[in-house]
Amino acid sequence: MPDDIEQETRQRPPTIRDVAELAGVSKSLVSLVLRASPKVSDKSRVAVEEAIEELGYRPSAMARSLVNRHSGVGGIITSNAKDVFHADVVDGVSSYINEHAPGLVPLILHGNHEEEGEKLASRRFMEMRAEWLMFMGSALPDATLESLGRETPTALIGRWLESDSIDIVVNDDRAGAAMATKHLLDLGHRRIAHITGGRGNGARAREASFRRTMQEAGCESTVVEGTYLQQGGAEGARQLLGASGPLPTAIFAANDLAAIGAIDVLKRAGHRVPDDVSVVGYDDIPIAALAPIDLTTINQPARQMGQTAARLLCARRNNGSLKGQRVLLEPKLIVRSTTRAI
Amino acid sequence: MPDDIEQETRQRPPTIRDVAELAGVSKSLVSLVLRASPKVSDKSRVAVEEAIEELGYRPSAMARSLVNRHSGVGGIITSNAKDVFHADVVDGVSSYINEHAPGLVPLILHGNHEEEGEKLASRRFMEMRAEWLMFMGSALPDATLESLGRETPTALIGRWLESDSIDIVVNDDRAGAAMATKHLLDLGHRRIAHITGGRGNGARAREASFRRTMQEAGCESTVVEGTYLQQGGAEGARQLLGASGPLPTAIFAANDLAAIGAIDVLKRAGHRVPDDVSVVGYDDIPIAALAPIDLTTINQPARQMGQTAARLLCARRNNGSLKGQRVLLEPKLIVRSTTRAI
DNA sequence: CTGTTAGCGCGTTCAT
DNA sequence: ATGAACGCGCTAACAG
Repeated sequence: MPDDIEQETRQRPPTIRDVAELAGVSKSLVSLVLRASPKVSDKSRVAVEEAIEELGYRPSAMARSLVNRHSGVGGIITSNAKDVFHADVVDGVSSYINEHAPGLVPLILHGNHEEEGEKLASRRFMEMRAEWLMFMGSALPDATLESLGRETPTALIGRWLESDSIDIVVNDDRAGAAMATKHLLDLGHRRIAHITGGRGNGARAREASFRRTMQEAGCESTVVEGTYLQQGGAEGARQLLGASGPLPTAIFAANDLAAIGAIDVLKRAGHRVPDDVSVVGYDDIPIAALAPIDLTTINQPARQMGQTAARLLCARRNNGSLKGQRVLLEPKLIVRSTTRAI
Repeated sequence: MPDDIEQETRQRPPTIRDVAELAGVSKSLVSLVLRASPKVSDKSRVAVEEAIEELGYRPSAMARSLVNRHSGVGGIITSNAKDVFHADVVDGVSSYINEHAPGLVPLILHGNHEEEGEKLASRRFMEMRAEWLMFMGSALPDATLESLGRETPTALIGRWLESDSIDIVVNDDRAGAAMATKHLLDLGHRRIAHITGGRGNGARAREASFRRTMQEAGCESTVVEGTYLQQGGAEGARQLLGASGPLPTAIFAANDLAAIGAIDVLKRAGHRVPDDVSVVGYDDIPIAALAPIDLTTINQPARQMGQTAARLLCARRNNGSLKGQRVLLEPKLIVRSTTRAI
């Protein structure tokens, strides 16, 4: 029965011994061929290569790592798989690794936006003996991240943390939020509201910087709670619409998604943007540049952040240093058409 | 020097022997405790647990897999990390696995949109002895995917392939494209253009179905090349604007991103959507529903596709079957405000 | 210079 | 509750 035969084709994968036997040599010799050793005769090499081809042999990464004493994998943990920003950061990580540590495998595990998910992911990576951990944002408590940092080189992207056991790569949220706020102030706005990013990474820093900048300008701050999601921005806008007193003339939303959600609600309520209300976002995600949105925002250098984190981690892996570094990258104001002078 | 001491805290990770020694028992006993065996005295159990805690011991997944003869990992390969649709599919995969195969680790590797990257990713997963491979779209040639399917259970999502060695989960691109085209025809449009998705997965099927539906309605098809990206849609729209003869009254873009790019170009050129031109997309990505976009489109059940693929793969893993199945999921027309009757 | 033997790394399992 | 053997590929030492 052909079915049975086929079944057998997917038996246990062939081992180095099978190859050695078929090629009529010892397994040591096969190993030498695999690692392209120059001290193998052409005849043996060909015999081994043919055997490998015929059996469809693949070396076992597990067995190899066990003896090499290094896994050759790095662990990337995302707190929010759907965040386009994270995808860009990962891109930066890959590009750096491809160029500077091509043997390393940058594996990704999703934390599914929950503390429990990230904890599980980090445990799995530690059990795989990942050579480093990289968190794309994180819902984990500071202490957990720190203790991970004491076990293995760890980097945290997009969230600030007072610790010298891990590498931190963030954009300067304070500077960015100040830029956004000053932009609105410069345009003549005085009644400016901020929709926060809730417990999102960097959200509190953005809020604090907004308050401070407003205070320095002698303006009162209106702040409503939101999240880093569209719904959060929409909810924040609804709070502003529902409040007594006049609507603010400008809104600084904690990120682009929230800004888009807020604009949506404002428009549905009959307010024009930017004619009635100016709106600034944060992140400069790809869709922010699209004509129907064309959002004024703060650009975070996502790819560069990924490359930087990868560089720090690779450096620590090479020199065995435990000290984490903190890198603050400068965001940029991108003026588009959702803000105007009054 | 405190630095030296700290350095040493990150020495080689402790092994099961270290634990056994510290607890004053054999490593076999430690193994039993780890796997919660009932036949361990409380005294020993506590001693072992304390030793584990003190040393910060983590079992080695590699060593365990080597003897268990299964890796406990599944390999997910994405062709395009930035595709939000893929993120939803992965979400579906995770949710299925969490519920039905909680021991399995769904690792992700990005193919970086290139054949070479996917090939490398699949090789790495095979060397890790991943128990299955799941491709989120793919730039790999049919033959390569098929031969992978003969090595290990493999699923392909979002791309059709004539092969019974792998599982295929796609939305019905033909049905979806026909829905989109018929929607425009029903609205009274006759001069309808299609912007293709280039070599993107399913793009040719959408194009073919568009042509056929138009033909059946006795209309001539206008087709311009694009891609699945905003730039591709923009480029397609520019081709339409630059062509001699009247502009079509409706455009069916190969996916939402392309539709958004096309709308962008149309608006910048002074055309209103949907007043002058109706536009339909495909995919129903999250931003399509936002007020400033509010795109009429075809919904692909992304999460469901992920769950289905995970289910097929887990089933094959359990019963050892080699036969791949093909599942065609039904897309839905979502009417929003970028289309109107003429 | 080419190829082999023996033993290692880490956790599991089985007979004792 | 334990020692020995095992799984798979690598490597040091050794032999032809």
